[in-house]
Amino acid sequence: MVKIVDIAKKVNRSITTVSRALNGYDDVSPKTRELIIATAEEMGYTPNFIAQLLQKKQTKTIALVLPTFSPRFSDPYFSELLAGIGNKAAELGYDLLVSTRAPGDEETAYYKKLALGGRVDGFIVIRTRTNDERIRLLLDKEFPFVAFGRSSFDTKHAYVDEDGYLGMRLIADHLLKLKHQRIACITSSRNFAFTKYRLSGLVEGLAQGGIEMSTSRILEGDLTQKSGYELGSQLLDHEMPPSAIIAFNDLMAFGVMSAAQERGLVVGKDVSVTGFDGIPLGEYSHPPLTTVYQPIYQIGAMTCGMLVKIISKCPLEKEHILLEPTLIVRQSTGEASLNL
Amino acid sequence: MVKIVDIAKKVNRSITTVSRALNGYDDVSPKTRELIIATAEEMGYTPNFIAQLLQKKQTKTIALVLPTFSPRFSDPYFSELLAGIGNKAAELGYDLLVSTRAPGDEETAYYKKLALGGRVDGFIVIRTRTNDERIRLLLDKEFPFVAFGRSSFDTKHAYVDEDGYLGMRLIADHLLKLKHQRIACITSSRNFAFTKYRLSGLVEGLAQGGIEMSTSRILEGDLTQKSGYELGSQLLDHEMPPSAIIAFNDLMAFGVMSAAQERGLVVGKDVSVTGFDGIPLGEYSHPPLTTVYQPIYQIGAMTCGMLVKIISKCPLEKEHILLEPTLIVRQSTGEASLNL
DNA sequence: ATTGACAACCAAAACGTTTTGGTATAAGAT
DNA sequence: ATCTTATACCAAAACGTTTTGGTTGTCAAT
Repeated sequence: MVKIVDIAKKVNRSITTVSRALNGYDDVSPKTRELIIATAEEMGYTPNFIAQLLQKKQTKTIALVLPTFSPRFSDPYFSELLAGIGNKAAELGYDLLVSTRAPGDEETAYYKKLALGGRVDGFIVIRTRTNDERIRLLLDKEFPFVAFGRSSFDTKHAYVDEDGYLGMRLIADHLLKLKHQRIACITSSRNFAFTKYRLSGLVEGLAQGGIEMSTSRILEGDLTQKSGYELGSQLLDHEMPPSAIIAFNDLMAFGVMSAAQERGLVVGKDVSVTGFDGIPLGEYSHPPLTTVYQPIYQIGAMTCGMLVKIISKCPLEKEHILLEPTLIVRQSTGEASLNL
Repeated sequence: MVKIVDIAKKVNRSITTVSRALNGYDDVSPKTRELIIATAEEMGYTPNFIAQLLQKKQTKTIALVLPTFSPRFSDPYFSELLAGIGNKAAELGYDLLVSTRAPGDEETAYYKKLALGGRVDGFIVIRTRTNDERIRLLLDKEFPFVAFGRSSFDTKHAYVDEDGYLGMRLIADHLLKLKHQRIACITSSRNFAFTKYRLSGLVEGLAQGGIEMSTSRILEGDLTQKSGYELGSQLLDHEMPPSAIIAFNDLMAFGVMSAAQERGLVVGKDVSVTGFDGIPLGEYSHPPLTTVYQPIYQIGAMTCGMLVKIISKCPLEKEHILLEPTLIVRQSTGEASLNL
């Protein structure tokens, strides 16, 4: 591997001059600069990244640790988010370090290792928990990060979040307008901060229409299609099955649709199903899915952009961003059927 | 940030001794070691990763550059693969650097920067192209990598690949057994090496049953659900629509199913649809999807494991791994209907 | 002739770690 | 008393870059 000193020898200049020529300082004569640049090119010089980092004390790298409960995860939501973060990072000259850790001690240890070891310049924390140890740690060490999601410390840190409360109110209004009475839902784990917002939006929204969901109609899923299928089956096999099932994400909604269709029900007629997130798959599912759209790709990009500003100590226009979601009505919802 | 020299001062030992104590060398007395470890703990010492790297000349990092044609991608296939690679990497003490680059000059430049800049120890190259510049570059620089997929240079590098030829033969046999005659397919781009294998398996498999696909029944998609929907619509609106449509991945198959169902066709009865890859979504789709299963998660893990062996100069048991896929028959395929 | 300003260059330090090639001391063998 | 061996320790070099704080030489202004 060719290094600066090799170039320096070849052009008979000092290491300093070569470095400064390559980095565009103006205390190098044009001739020398040209010569150095040409020689570097010719010798196939690429700066040693690690050595640069050690000197500059920054890594130009952002960490994203996916909190996965099962090692396998196959959620389009993540690839969409990852693409948003990754592309923005690339655009800003940052690299992205991606890893997975199940919530727990190992996760915290990993955050510590990356942060204190100077491995990365900042974190993007996703799937925030109400009392989030990752956030506590990062706040404590005063390490740059942006959260996608709120937390109990959220006055103290930058975040981007969807307005899940509003999103679910939109769903509730929509179903009320369609005259649904027996409504069930499949929630996500209470560990996730967003569950709280979505659930309260849903409950309050339905209450506006005079509808109260019995706890037997509130089941907790794990955001996978499989869990939507299983819990959906359970709800539909009830003696008084719901006329509408609200899933807390799209993947579970697909599972519910599948369960309904297996029972010969026409989704959107016999039973209405709603999702949440608005992943592209829902556009061409059968029937296309009524859902609450969040611009996941943009959220990723935005979060990353904010983080880079924080890292480079640029002031943020806005520390806390709460995005208004929009309801996308497709064919998976329809008027409450009377025969059920 | 506390560093070795701080500990050294506190315990009145040299930097060398502290370093060696922490790294488990045996030329440190037990008492001193204990003292040093305790002090390090107490002072909250975390080794500076960058400085370690510079010294050790390795990064313990693997690069994965996703070749995305559109910036957004929402494919469960990728998250599954990423999980496999990421978890294996974590297990082996490696970090994963993930980025996206559209195939082209920027992509090659990025590979060069990472490799020659000593940024990573090796690459996982996915979605191989027949004449793959990335592979050519890495071979040329003798930089460690493992490909997921074959290439025209594949005798010279380690790879893991599915046997796409066999996979498609399984599909062909299955459809022939169901007496399908009018068969269409939606392929992936010819740029991808795997397209070639899948296509020839399909064509030869059908030929065995005396069936030749007319070129008008071979359409090229882009692996998205949308493209499956659009091309599927096109095929189904033909005056002599096919009784079976073979999609080159699951996502496109979902799109095709959606298009069929929109036309009032019952998938698995009026028209058969097959996918390829076996992503979890297909298990709970409606109807569940007949597909060729590839253990994507395991492939990711395996690829990563091989790469780490190459990096650490361990001999590989096997340089070239070709995985036998299995056919998963579900309800999206059935006997050819006679009325069409 | 001296001064000041400027252009072009560079030696050495710094970043924080690991590794190399030692030294000093004490205990045991001769 | 001398030699060997083992134990416990350490100074300095190394990794490859950037930055600091200069120096030298030239030219124009005084």
